[in-house]
Amino acid sequence: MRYSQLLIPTLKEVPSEAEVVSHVLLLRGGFIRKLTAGIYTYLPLGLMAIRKVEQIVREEMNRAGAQEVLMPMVQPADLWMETGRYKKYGPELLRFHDRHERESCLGPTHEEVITDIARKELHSYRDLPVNLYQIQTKFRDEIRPRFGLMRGREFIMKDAYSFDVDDAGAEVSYRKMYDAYRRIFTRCGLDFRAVQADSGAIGGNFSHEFMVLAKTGEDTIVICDSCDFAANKEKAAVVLRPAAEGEPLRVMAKVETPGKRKVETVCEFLGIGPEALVKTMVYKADGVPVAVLLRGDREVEEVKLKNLLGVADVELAGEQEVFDATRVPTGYLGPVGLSLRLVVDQEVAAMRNFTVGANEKNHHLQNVNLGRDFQVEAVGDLRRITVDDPCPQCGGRLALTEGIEVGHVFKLGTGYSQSMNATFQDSDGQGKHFVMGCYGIGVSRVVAAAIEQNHDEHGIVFPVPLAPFTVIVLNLGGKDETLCELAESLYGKLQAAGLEVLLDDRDERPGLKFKDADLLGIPYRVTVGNSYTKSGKVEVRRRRDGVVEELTPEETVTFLVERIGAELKK
RNA sequence: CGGGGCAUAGCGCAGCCUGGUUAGCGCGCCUGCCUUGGGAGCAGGAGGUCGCAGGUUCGAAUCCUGCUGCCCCGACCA
Repeated sequence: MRYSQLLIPTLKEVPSEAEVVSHVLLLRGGFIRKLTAGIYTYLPLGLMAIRKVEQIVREEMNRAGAQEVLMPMVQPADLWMETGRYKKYGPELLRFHDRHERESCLGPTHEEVITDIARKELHSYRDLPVNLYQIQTKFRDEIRPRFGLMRGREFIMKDAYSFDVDDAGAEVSYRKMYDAYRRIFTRCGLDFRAVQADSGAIGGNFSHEFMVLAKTGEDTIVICDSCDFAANKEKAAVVLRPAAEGEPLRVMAKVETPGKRKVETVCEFLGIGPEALVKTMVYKADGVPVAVLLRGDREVEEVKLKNLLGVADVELAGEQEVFDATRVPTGYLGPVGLSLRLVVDQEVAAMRNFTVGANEKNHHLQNVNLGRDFQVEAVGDLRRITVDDPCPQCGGRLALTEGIEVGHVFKLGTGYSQSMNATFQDSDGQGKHFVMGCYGIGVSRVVAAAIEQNHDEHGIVFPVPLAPFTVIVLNLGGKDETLCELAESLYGKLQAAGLEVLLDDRDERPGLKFKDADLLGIPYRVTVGNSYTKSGKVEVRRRRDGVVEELTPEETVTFLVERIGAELKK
């Protein structure tokens, strides 16, 4: 295509609204424009990049045996009431009424709709397994949309849903998707990790997130440097190290700690380390207060707490809520004599003679011991993993790193098929619930993630498979007819050779064309200028590393076809 | 939802504290000349409900009140 005929409104200056590099470069390169918070228009170049990702996703999904469909974005509330999610989903679900006052919502995800299709259209075990997917705009009214395409309210997602006769089948479907995802992100040219993720109530090891490694990632992942263990931080199991044996149980004693409420100040006042203190935190588990015990220097991993308690949501209680539930001011809470549900981290269960709040203002208890001085409802792994913990798989050293979640595969089980009564007739004549899986890819986020991972001070450095164009031909000929004709013929020949070429035919000075070409991140640049007049060769430059080849026009075509072909095959 | 910040030309900003003619600057845009290998130069020009609504005042971009929008941080440690 011709630059002069494309809308590519590049910006010289950094728009004030943008913070992260992908957002800045997408705006500066004229790929996107914001309409309102978290909602963007994809301009021609932005859409081309999106389409590249979509095409790779489509090819790999089809190859894995999935079938493409397209479901409605507007969905009736009734369906969501069947699964109970109309209430549970919260304010992220955008609800509205149509002219007939029917309650509706914009689809943030499509389990309900697809399960409805399944129960209506899939009747026999002979119809299974089935995997249906779509690439579609989703709407989620995020608490805080940010970072451009990274966390938008409206975004493009590929979502797939598998239906199987039983768990074994579902696990095969899951594995197929897992493998397809690996191929997709590899083909996109991304540096990514598949990490274990929280699988909530379903349990088992059937939830993986695909994380693009980048500092701006909103997730933290844990990677082992000596085995293949990789997990989302919220999922990573903490290995309980054996407690030091032998310390005799001492007599519990109340001490005065006037005005000392924080772990730090209590420890300082008592002359102990935070690892000798146990803090008591009150959470609201689906609204019900629950006390959680944790070593003084540890942090709660809320996802683990949620799973241990078997609730949908946990939230730290406020000071007033804590007082209402316990009649104790925050800072002096403790497990002894507390009348709340009580769960403890496994580490605490192994401790002896620790210090806790006395449930009385300005007092703490020392030499407290679980079992002797108080009882608990449950013990489990509740704390956030740290780099000092060993790898749960091999005991090796762990590293924490940031990642951008671009994909998630998840075994759903029969939760949706049961609540929506979606069954098929099995070979034994019995009606059974579908065993489901769901698989998502943030298509628009992939573009942002790719840029987070591939850029330099001049602009984007697109991986070849995602680049809107793989070659840009700069016509620096000005009024020189020979050069203009050469640029035109090269443009034609490269296109005829099957490459996606952008011809910068604008009546602009060379400097500006170079700057724009760099900013747009097109992998290969061909410069037709006065060096050709001198030597009969044009300059072919690779965006990624600036490596330059001086080639004749004929050589240029074969060189680029070969290079780009090789990079697409990877 | 809590905290902080911002809102003046397409973009980036100044002016506001200390109210006073016609609201500025850079980039971009238009016209012409000139130039053509890293965001050129010269000349001329267009473009503004100063976010919205009230209020104070002889007079408001500027002071006050309310609202809206956007951005950032947080919504996990008692």
